[in-house]
Amino acid sequence: MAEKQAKQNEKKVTPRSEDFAAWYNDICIRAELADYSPVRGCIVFRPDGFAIWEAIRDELDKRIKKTGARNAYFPLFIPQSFLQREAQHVEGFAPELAVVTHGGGKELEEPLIVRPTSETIINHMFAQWIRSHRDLPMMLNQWCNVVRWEMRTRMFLRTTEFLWQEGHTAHATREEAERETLTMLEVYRQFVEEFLSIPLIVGRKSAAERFPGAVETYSIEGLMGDGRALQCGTSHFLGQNFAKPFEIRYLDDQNQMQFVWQTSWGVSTRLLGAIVMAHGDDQGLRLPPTVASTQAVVVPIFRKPEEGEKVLAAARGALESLTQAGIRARIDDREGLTPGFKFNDWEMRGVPVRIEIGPRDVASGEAVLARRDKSGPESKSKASLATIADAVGVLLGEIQKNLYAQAKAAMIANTRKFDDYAQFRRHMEGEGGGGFADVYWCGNPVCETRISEETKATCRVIPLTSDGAAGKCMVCGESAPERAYFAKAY
RNA sequence: CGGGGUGUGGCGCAGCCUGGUAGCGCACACGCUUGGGGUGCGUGUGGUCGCCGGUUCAAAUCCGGCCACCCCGACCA
Repeated sequence: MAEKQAKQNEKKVTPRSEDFAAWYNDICIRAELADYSPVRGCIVFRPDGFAIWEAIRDELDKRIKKTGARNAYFPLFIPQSFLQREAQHVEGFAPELAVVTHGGGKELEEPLIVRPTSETIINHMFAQWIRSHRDLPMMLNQWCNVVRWEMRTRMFLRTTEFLWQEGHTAHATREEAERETLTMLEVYRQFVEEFLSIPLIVGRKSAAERFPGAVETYSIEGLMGDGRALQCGTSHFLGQNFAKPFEIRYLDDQNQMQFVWQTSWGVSTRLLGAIVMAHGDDQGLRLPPTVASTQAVVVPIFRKPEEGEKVLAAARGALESLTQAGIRARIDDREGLTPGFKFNDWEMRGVPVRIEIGPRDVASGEAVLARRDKSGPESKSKASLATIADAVGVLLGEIQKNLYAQAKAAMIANTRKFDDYAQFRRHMEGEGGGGFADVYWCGNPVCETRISEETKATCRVIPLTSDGAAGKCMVCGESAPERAYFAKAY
């Protein structure tokens, strides 16, 4: 009995409620999204994982281009001296740089750093390309890898090397750059909420959480299944902090020399981690149909060879209909595996819809549809084989919305208002002390530090739209002009 | 860098205390069987026991040194 139990456990992942971190790792590995690599902190994106990134990239690339930015590519290596030009920027990145000291068997005259982000090299080029107000705005984006020598890494969430998209823009006026910063923030918000079905809170970062070198940092924050927050994307207003040291100047229409105003913004492969943690369950991954490389899988079920012929014919027919309708579908006709095994296998991989076709279905001209976003009897329904593609198409749309609704309900349930610091502290320390805390904060870093030191919760964002009413800081009691969201974060 | 832990077939582990030439489960290969929620049986492939040195007739096991990785903390998208 105990042996049988142990056997069962090997097939399942660590329950999410038991150990969230172990569950997360199990899912990433078992769903074959990624694997560990021989290099510490670096992961391999396996095809099922990379397909998600490709889907994100393809969609977001379109949305970015729609705003007027164009893609370019800048070098991986950056002269070390470039980083040193902007004081905050150096300070922020110095500890996590990978430095190349040798090339071609010789020591380099000046070490090269592997880009942790490309502000410096891009601005170096901007300085050469921008002469006149007619060259502005200049809006570039690049899809690339970056390296940050993090002390502690976690699959997708924090890896030594990661893939991302970084946009860099230069504008004639402060107002225009500030507008651009918020425009991109909104592009990200819509993209993550609609395409990845992850609900967000949006806002401005506190000074302590700001990007090194930025005047303001804005971010979109999601809430994961364990109640911890995850920064899913950032947009920075850089002011003239890079324009001045890199001398990015232009002549305005009054023939006056002016420094440009800039922004930068990015999302990374961390979003894969967000998808896993926002939607996954004890059965495995649950993918929003938009990013699922397989949206529907057909599982034929039969016993005798003569049944097999009919069932397989019907299954292939269904596959054909689905494919013709533009649904990314496949058939699981592997031999020697039981249907039950296949059900679990595809659930682990997060495929949104499973279509079961057996002898009974063929006889009645139907198929059983199982939707991954629900469990138990309500996950299953029947559809006519004649109109299977329509039914699946509708179902995929519902799943996309329902995953968002489920995550949104979880976020609302885990967002609480606190007026009293002692109460806030008790909540954060307590069992399941997660979620967003919506509080008044005076903006003083002293109070912020105290909160993070005593509760491990950090300021996630100060919402863009406040309810207008000022209050008293939860910690010091001084007047607080706006509310802020605090949470334990990744 | 501080604290804790682990290194034995691809993965998860036992064996170590009390030295005697390596075992179990999973996975993998083949055959039969099974198939509407992780089928069952049989046969088989696969290991310089993290590395270096010492003790001994004999070391996965005892001793010394080193290395790597994981978890918790400080840093961060």
